Amino acid sequence: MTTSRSRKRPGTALPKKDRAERLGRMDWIAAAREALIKGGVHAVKIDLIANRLKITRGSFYWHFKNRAEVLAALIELWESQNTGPFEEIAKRADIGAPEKYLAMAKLWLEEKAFDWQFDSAMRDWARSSRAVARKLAAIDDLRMKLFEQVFIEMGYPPYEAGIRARVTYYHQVGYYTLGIREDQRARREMFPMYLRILAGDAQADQMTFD
Amino acid sequence: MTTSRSRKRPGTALPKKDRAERLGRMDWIAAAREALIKGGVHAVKIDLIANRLKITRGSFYWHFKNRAEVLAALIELWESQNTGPFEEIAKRADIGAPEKYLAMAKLWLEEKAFDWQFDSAMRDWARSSRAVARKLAAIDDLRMKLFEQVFIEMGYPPYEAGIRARVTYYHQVGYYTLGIREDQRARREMFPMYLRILAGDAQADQMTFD
DNA sequence: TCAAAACCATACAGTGCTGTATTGTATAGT
DNA sequence: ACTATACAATACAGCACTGTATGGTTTTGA
Repeated sequence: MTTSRSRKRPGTALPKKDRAERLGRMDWIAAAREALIKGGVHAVKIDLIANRLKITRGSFYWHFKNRAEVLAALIELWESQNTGPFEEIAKRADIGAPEKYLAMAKLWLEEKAFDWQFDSAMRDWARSSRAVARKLAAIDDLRMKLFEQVFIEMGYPPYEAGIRARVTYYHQVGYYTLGIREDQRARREMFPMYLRILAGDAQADQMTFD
Repeated sequence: MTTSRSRKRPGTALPKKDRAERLGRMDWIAAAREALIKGGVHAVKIDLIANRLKITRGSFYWHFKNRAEVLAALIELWESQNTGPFEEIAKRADIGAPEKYLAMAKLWLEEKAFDWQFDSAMRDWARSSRAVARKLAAIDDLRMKLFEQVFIEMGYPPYEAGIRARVTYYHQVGYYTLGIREDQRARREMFPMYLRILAGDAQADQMTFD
């Protein structure tokens, strides 16, 4: 070993990656989201994500200052995605309360506008981060208030409305937490019965299914 | 620095720890449980726990082969603690179905025999461990079947009984997941209303509170 | 009382992950 | 063609944590 000078120096390597394959900040955020959903915050490790993206950490530190920055980006992403749909339904003036409830419940049933896995991952995260916990609590509170309002519009006395809102919301969060993945057909079949129990028979009768 | 020979050798230190302060395997498991509850599996780090116990990792590796062994012990502990209470109530022959339901709901309300924080921590863990997820799913299933049976005993048709059991269970899991800590007084006040919604008015009327 | 068993402290080797520094390559705009 | 910009690769320093080796201390009990 003649004082081996042949050590590779930084940058001396692989040309590679023509335009199309290069990544943007969003690719990293998306991959981080995957990781978060799959294994919790602690699984959001930049070198593992880099491996997954088949790229090195050099790229990451170009797009982000540090790990904390992606995590912040994830929170932002979640807030902007999973808050709106409920509010929009609650605001509608063209339909009655039972229909609103139905529409909100369908957000869950259909899982299109609402990404429950992301939601669950945030809940997970909240267990170890005060900041996230606070944001989450605020949003849960908001969503429950929306349901409460709908129950009030249905004619339930305020106290009962509050509790029905809780039952509805807790129930759905629990469902996601358990991570039950039953087939869509079975779920749709059970759906009306859930509505009868959660919203009451009289109200459920006024909901029109498609 | 005269070739400083004064390097401490292993074992050359602190007498300390008279009987009472020495720890057993159980102390480690208990501390690990705390850590698990507070920050998830990834927070179960033996040197942090050691610091907390004001002892060194030497002790740990005396009691356990490695980290995996405490984790296994935690699973075992949880299984032996949080499974039984529900089954015992369900088996009772001296009370009717509504009373059984009440008793089971009270397990949750009073949080004595049932340690929900431990339960939630396991759910958390399950997200990153297939093995834990399986055990958890099995236990959730079991508990829901117990509720289903109670609803059947109440006279509900099997299909509705199944769904009511789900609503009850999901609801409670959701409640814990949200980590809501309202004062006991408010909870007790709302309790009857919850029962009316979850078990139905007719059944709730047959429950006697103390 | 003295030897074995139980328990604890320290050092050390090793690994996984973060963050920084530095240099290379591809593309757009001039 | 030249340069700025955007991106990527490599190396390196450093910390947090695991696991092992080893030698010490305390307790038990024959």
